[in-house]
Order: sequence, then C-alpha cells, then structure tokens
Amino acid sequence: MKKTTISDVAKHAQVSKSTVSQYLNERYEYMREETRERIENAIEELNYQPNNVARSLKLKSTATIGVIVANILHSFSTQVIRSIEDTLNENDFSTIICNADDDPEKEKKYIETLLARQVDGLIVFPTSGNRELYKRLIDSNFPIVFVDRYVNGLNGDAVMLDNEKAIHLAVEHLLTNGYENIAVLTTSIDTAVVPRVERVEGYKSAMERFDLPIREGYIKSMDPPFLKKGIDELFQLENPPQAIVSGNDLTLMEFLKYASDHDLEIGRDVGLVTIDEVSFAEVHYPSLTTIAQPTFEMGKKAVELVLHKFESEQYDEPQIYRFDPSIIIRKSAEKAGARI
Amino acid sequence: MKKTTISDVAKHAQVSKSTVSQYLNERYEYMREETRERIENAIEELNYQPNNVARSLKLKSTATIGVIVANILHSFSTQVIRSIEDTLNENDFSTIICNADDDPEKEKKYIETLLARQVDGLIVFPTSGNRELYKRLIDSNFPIVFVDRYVNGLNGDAVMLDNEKAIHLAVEHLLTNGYENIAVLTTSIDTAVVPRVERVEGYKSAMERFDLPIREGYIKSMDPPFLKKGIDELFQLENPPQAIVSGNDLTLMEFLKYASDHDLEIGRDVGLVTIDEVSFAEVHYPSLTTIAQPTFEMGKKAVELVLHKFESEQYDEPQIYRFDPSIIIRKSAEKAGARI
DNA sequence: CTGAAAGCGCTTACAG
DNA sequence: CTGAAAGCGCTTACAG
Repeated sequence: MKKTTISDVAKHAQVSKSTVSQYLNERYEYMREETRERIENAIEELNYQPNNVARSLKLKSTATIGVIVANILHSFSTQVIRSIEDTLNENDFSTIICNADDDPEKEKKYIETLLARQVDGLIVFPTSGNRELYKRLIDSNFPIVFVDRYVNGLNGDAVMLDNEKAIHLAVEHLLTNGYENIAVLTTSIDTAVVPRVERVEGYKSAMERFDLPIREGYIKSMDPPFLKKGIDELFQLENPPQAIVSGNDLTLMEFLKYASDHDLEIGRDVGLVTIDEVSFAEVHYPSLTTIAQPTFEMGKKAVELVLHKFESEQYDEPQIYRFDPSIIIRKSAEKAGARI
Repeated sequence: MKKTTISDVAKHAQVSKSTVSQYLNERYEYMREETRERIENAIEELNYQPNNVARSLKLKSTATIGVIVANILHSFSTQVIRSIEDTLNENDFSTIICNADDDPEKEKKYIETLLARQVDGLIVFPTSGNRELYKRLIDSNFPIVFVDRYVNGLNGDAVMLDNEKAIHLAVEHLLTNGYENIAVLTTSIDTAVVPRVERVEGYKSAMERFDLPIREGYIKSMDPPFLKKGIDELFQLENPPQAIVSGNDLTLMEFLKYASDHDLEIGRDVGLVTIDEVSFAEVHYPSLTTIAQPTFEMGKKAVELVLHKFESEQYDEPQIYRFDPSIIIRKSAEKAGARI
C-alpha cells in the first residue's frame, strides 16, 4: 500500500521530478507537448495523487484558514461560518473550524494548534480572555480578522454588526406599534463582550432618542441559565414591560420558554422583537419579527480581509467594518394592547 | 519575520537538532536534566512553535480527520458533527468539515482535496453519487466510516439510526392517541438515499403491523421545493390524513409552513410527529412530539471506528451499527379529534 | 547521553 | 526544453 510519489511518476514517464512538478503546477510552456502527454499518462496509470503536505512545507503555505468561534450554538455563528467556508472554498482554501465553547483556555489551545498546523490566517469570533495572545499575533503581522466582536484596545480588523442601529430598529418598530414600556434581554455583559455592551448602550440611546425614560430594571443581562429568573423579575415589576427586545437567539429561546410556561401570549400579552434571524421565525405562532444580520456578506468580508492580508505585503491601517441590520416584520409585535 | 525552527533552538541551546526533537516528543530519558533545562529555556526565549506540517510529512500522519456531510442544513448533521469534533479533539485530532450540499461533484472534489491534504481518515454522510470512489477507498483499506447513510453494495462501516424503529415509534404514538389515517412525508427517494427508503418501508411495515391499510396516496417523498404541492395533494384527498409523520426537519418546516398558511391547527386539526429533535420543539405552539436520534453517541461511535481503523493494522469485517431512536412526547399529537 | 546523516515528497533557481 | 541539486522543518535509526 505504498503511496505513489512524484518520483514514481518521473521514473514511469522517463523525465525528471522537476518536470513532473512543472506539469503539476500547470506550467506546460516548460515542456514539449509530447513530454506533457507522457506525464499525463503516467499520472493516470499510477493513479497518482500529489501530497499537499510536502507542497505546503516547501511553499510555506497551507492554503488553509483557521476559524475559531466563541460559541457555535448561536445561529448567527453557524450562518457566518457557512459563508466563510463557501467563500474560502471558491478561493481554493480549506477551512478548519474550532468551537471555543466560550472558554478562553480552549480558545488558546486551538489557536496554538492552528498555528502549529501553519494555517495562513485566522478568522475569530473572540472570547474575552486572550488579549495578549491576539496582541502578539497582530504585532507580528499575522493575518487575523475578528468577527462579531473585537478585542478592546487591539488594533485589528473586525467585521461587526451596527449594533446600535439594530436596537434602534427594534425599539422604533415597537413604538410605532404602540408598545412603550420596552425591556431588553441580553446574555451576560460581565466580560464586556462588545456586541452585548453595544446593544445595551443602543437600547439606552434609543430610549433617549424617543424621549422615553431609561429604567435600569428593564435591562436584564445574564447567561441563559439565569435568564429565567431575570425574566421573572421583569414580570413581577409593578410596571411590567409591554414588549421585549431579545438580544440574540439564546435569550429568545429562554423568553419563549418563559412565555409558554406562564401563558403569556406573544403579540397579545407582550410584544417581541429579536435580534438574529432564526429558522423557525416564520412557523412560530405568532411569527417572529426579527432583526437580521447580513451574515452572508459578513462572512464574505471576513474572508476577503484575511486573504488580502495574506497576499499583500503592505500594512493597511486596521479598521472596523460595520454592517447594517435589517428588520423582518412579522407578527410578534403587531399591535400593542391587542387583547383589548 | 522569519520563523524560528528547531535548528535555531538547537543552536541556542548548544545541542543537536536530534536532541531538541527528542525533547519535543517528551522523551526526556534520552537527555540529562541539565540538557533538558537548556532546551526548555531556549524554546522559551525564542518563543519557538514547532511546525506541524514538517512533522506530518515525516511521520506520514496529519492527526486530522476529514468530515464530508451531504447537507449541513439538517439539524441532525450539525449535532452529529459537533459530537465528532469534540470526540476527535479529545483524541488530539483536528477536524476538517466540508459540506457537499447534496452535490456529488462537490463531494468528489472535497474527497480529493482531503486526500491530497493527507487526512488520516474520513467520516462521511454520503450523497449517492460516488460509489466508485468510495469503493476504491474501501478496497485500498483507507479508514472511512459512513454516517446516517450507507452506500448500497459497499462493504464499509456505517453508523445508522434504526429507521424502522423510529417510524414505528411515531406510528404507535399516533395510534395510541387515536389517529388512524396517517400519512408520511420524506425528502425525495429518487436517488435511493437509504434512511429515506427505510423510513418509507418502516411506515409500511408499521401500518401492516397494526393492521391498517397502506395507501400509496399517503406517502409523499419529494424535495423541499415540491413538498408544498405534495402536502396540498394530501389534504385535497377525499380522506385527508388525520396525522402526519415528518421524516426529518426539512419536511417538518414545509409542513409547519403549510399548516400555518392554511390555518390547520396542529394537534387539533392534524396530529404531528417528526423525526429529528429540533431546537424549537419545546417553544412551538403546540410543542412538537419528536423522535430523537442519539446524535452524540452516533458521532462518538463514528470517531471511534475511524480511529480504530487508523491505529490498528488488522482488517475487521465491516459492520452497520444501528442506534435506537427515542420518542420525546410533547403536545403535537396529544389527542385525535380534539376539536370535537 | 548526544550528534551526524538520511529522508519524508515536494518546488524552484540555475545550468546546460 | 529538461535535469541535478538544494532545501522546506521535522524525526529516527544508528554510531559513538
């Protein structure tokens, strides 16, 4: 079961390895027609498959990009990653995906493995735990692009949603439809994860813009296991909210469970707009009004940035690229007080 | 920006490359304590990172498994892949995931790329288009394991659901709750994709077992874009079905859309059991009774099989491993004729 | 306990 | 148009 190598092909076609290599790299102008055919036949007959590992070693490039995602459970992440893979594939690059599971230790281990495997670049949805490591990579000019979040104080490229706009769209829609007491639900902001912080800030600025009071009690930021309690507190308030803005799909699931357990009918008892499009938005009863991120474009941009860095030697000033959210209006916030 | 190599470390520590290599492979018994420390310091000072590509070339092993999935859009696939990644990771293997998008051409290209990259094995959710290629791999004893589907007539290991049992569980549950006219929805069986065929066969054998007539008109197998029409035909029948068994999450989405568009209330107007657990089963109204596959165990088993093949030289007779489905009873098929 | 040498399978500058 | 040689960064059998 020995694998056939370029030497076998060379011997069989009675040419040198060099010429076979030229053939493999499609530099046919370096050989006669007749030679080309001999090599072609030899490859066919021996069923030769080039060894890319050897090629990578020599070329110092693996044509592989590593992707590290803080938490693959978010539908947003899954969608962006699909786009990243597709785009890389169009460029004849492979993708290695790693799920850090929100654990900085795991993230660190993955980064090191990927570097040892000589990936040509990294696209990462960062946790908040590896500032130093990222700094070193950026300083050494290694191609790296952040998605969804950036790392505070680091001078790296990032592909981000315009989070403020996302919240404003949600709040505006709710107000237009008559909801005034609006609460917001996000996953924990203890670790200062950028989009979450921006979404909470966006909530406040939206309330201000529409001359509404900001009640701290209406802002609930906590991780999924604790959200149930947070939501409960919301509805125990003297003035419970008439509507909820859910910060992502995980907070959405918690809220939907709560609503179903407490016979809160969405749309009638409480309005709902959620950030991130989810697969079941259309078939949920009532259908869910969502703020969608342009996941396809964001993934594509991330790939373009990382490949550009890899291919060009020059240094470009790092930038944060903001993408516009869009609202998909369905029925979960159709009309306030519909029950009356 | 030249990378530091094992030679740099050797020079800096004033030992040979061989000894550094022994150190890297943790064979400390081959050197004095003092030497070990010198190397340790040199690595630290130079911030040396080993190059795994070179190592792979020499060792003829990349510690990487390729995963090719026919269609990543299935929630089942996503779940199994997560389990595969986790398990491989525990074994210090990397994973490269490719989505064939139900396109045999794409699948073929991916297989070839993965082989060129010298993956140590392949786990694949096969399309039906590459029999010959798979045959060659199996015949040459390359470590390969099929998941979800096997390729007809090929002697390879496969990790499968007990599809017949899955349908029986669904039908039994519906009958127990008073539904008698039961239809089944699957994606197209034109290409003889094994689980779909088994599910249709399972439907027939279940009907027989419970002494019910098999009506061909109650069996709808078509790809998502055409399902709407198929479902419509079902409900135009003289005797429309009282309940639906949905073959997977994609047929489920089509059915839910249809039901919502035609004001069919699930549970009241029509009972529903679907194969594959979906994220929103709990929060759907009414909550969905599902037949869950043990995705975690299946992924784990696939990894064990492929690593075993890779590590052991001996030839084991290939086998099909069947996994038991389980029913998660919720409310979408609670009681027939609830409307009366 | 340590090192020199060969080799993994490619690519490419260079010579002819 | 074609080939011999060097080298990518490791590992390992072998000699000392």
